[in-house]
Amino acid sequence: MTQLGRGGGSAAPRSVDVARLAGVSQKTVSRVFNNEPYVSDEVRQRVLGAAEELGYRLNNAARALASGRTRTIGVVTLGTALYGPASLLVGIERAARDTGYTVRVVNTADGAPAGIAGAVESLLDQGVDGIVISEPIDQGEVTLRVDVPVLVLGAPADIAGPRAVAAGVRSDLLARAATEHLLDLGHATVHHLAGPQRWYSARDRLEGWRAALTDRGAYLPAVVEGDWSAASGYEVGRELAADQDVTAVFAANDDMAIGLIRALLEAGRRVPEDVSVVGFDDIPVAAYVTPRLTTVRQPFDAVAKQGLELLVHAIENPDADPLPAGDPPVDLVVRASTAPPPSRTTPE
Amino acid sequence: MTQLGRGGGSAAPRSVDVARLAGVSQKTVSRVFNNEPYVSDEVRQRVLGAAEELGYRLNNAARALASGRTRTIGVVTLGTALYGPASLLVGIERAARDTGYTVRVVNTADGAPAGIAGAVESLLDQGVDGIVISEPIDQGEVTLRVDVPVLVLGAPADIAGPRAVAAGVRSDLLARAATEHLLDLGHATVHHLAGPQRWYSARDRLEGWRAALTDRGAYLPAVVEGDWSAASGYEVGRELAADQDVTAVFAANDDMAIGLIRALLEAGRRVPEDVSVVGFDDIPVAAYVTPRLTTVRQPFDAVAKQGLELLVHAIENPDADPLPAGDPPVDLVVRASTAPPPSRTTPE
DNA sequence: TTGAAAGCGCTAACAG
DNA sequence: CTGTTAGCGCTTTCAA
Repeated sequence: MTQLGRGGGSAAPRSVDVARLAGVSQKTVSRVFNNEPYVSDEVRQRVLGAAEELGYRLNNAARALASGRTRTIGVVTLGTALYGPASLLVGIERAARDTGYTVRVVNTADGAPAGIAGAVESLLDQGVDGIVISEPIDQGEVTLRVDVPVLVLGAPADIAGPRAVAAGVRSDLLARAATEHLLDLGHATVHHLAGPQRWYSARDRLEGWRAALTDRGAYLPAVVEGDWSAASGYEVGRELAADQDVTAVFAANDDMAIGLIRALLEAGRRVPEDVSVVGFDDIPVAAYVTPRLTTVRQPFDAVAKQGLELLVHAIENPDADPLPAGDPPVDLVVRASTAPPPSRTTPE
Repeated sequence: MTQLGRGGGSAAPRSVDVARLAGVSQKTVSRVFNNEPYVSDEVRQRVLGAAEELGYRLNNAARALASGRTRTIGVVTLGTALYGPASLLVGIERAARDTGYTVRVVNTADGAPAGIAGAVESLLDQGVDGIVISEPIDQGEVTLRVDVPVLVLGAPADIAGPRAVAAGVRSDLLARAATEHLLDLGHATVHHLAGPQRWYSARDRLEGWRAALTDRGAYLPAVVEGDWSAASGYEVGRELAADQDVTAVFAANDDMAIGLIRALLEAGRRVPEDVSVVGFDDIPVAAYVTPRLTTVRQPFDAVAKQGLELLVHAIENPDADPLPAGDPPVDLVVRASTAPPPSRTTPE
């Protein structure tokens, strides 16, 4: 008498089964599972009980098909274990979950526009209600044909066409604070070990550094550029190490700062006695390397949380204007890699 | 002439629209988009052209509903930016994409069984064809009610019930290599700064260390335990630093090793002249901290790739036996944090 | 407060 | 090689 579905084995209970067992209509089951009003408590309990008994689980594919919504957010991020992107991803997932969304992830090899476009396409193919692009390279901008809201983290929103919102990391503010810390210590100027300038966030940091220097009327040294890795910080840092005029360096991230410090030490220049170094991010080991690294902490969680609020708002209120993004707090962590410049360490 | 769907605004073309334009049946469109055989090249081109012209995009919710498959893999991972889990996640996503799957991610606060169970439930709710559990805490095992294959990375498969496969990180082999390196250098024994023992992968490393010591008949010192963080390595490392008998330490990850080294230096013990330290992971900054860290590299990409092969095999061949997992290569990276013990540095 | 009917856009099975 | 016919399990009208 067992009437199996034509599929054969699968016996996953559906909402009609629950309805039958609870003695209500299928629509009522749907109401209960969507927390819709106008269901008496008694009926609600009956339905929940029946669902429990059958081990019922709502079929999301069917729901998405019928409703046109997936309650899924797609995230495009860098395919690396770099602390920044990884932290943002964690923050995004948490924030999404808190607002009732789940997260689909696609990595790009290098954050370049073509790869991002491909990743976005694949997300759109899968079906997502919104997209987060985390820390993209924004040069050679591709305008994406997207019909869902897009949140760009770490770049201006205009990279991604209409319905785009941006959450401010405001790296420039943090970079400025880092630079000013060095200036306040008495350094005549501050050199900058920059991130790859194809990245908006790298340019943003550079801008903050430049602004701090300009405001104080300090000399603006040539910029050297790494690729975020400690290895590049080391390579590029050798130039800096060879230049005896360098007494203070602001590195665009902690990894490069660590590589730079190694280059300095190997060149016989002490940190911070001869050269001060400030990093960027406050990676977990920053407090324990030698010397303990002064750095600015990026508020990844706050940024992710706020960004997701904007995105979800845009998803759920298609016509409303995007919410304005607030400025995140500046958190300079002073440790042992910064000190006054050598000339001032021995006052007469 | 514009015939809008009754939805109002949404005008997303469906496969029937493509079919109409191409002058074929809707099923043929379906065939083309599924790369099924038995479609003439001419028709295929016509369909593709029509799809392109309309900007057609296959609706995955409908596909999933009709086929019962999502081509999505759910990943449960730790909600941290720790290098290990983050690297695995990247590797998993890449491997999944290479095999035509996409990835849904849920983070757990701490990898504890209850959180994992919840994450798995939510993945199952969303609909996934398979699940990857990355680096779980496996104590107080929960057996999950799962009807899809589960891949457990960094723990034995039996944590997750039936249809579970495991990919071997074989931390024990790597831990053994790290320990033997120290022994080979002439250290009488090697201390171990372990990871939290609720983690299988931490216990696995401990086993490898213990086995190496036992095989050589070396004295087995008491184990100290951190929580993977550099901060804990520092805290716990102070005990080790105070003990003059300690000449060699194997730390269960690089972050703890870095914290430990700081504790040693602050206690006036030089690394590696007085104490040798080996880490685990080969995080990107390991080569640049002071002293440059000797460590064993974890083959995250290889593990993820192999694990996903097993998982996809299990998904697509429900009845076949799980493939056996091979042993990953051991890659010891000797740098500057290890040296012979003090007594031997000045041979008479 | 509840129910009935009608699809959402696709794939599966079976014909041709 | 191509088409026809049924659903997949929900949500959405609309009616009661």
